[in-house]
Amino acid sequence: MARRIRETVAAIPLGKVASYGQVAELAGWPRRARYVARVLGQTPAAARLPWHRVVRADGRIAFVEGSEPFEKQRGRLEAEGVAVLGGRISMRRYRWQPDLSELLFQPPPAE
DNA sequence: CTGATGACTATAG
DNA sequence: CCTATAGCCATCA
Repeated sequence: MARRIRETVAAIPLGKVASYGQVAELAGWPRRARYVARVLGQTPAAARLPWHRVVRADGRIAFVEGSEPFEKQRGRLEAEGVAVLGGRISMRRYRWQPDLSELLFQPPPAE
C-alpha cells in the first residue's frame, strides 16, 4: 500500500512534479493526499525516493518557507531545471502528465 | 471514544 | 494575493 505510493513517486520523471493528491490518485488511493505526505515523511532517505518532486496542488512547497527542508527541496528542484519562483512552481509547465494524450495538450516547456 | 493534527485540496469572497 | 470554510482521513494522546 505505502509501497504503491512510493512506486508512483519514483515514477515521476526528472524535471517534473506532481501534487500529493495526484500521487494518491495515480497510486489508487483517491483523497489520500495527507496519507501520501505522511508516507514520504516516514520513508528513510536511504530509499532514494524523488520526494522533492511532490508539491502542493497549487504548486507551492509544502514545508514552511525558509525552513531547512523547504530549502533542500527547492535546491533539488532547481538543480533539475524546475523553476521555483517565490516559493512557487508553475504546475502548468512542470506538472507530470503520465497520460500521453493529455501530454499533447500541455504547453511547451520553453522559456 | 473523543478531539487535535497535519509535507492536503477545493471553493468562495 | 489573502482569509475563511469545509471536506478529507490515518494516527495519536
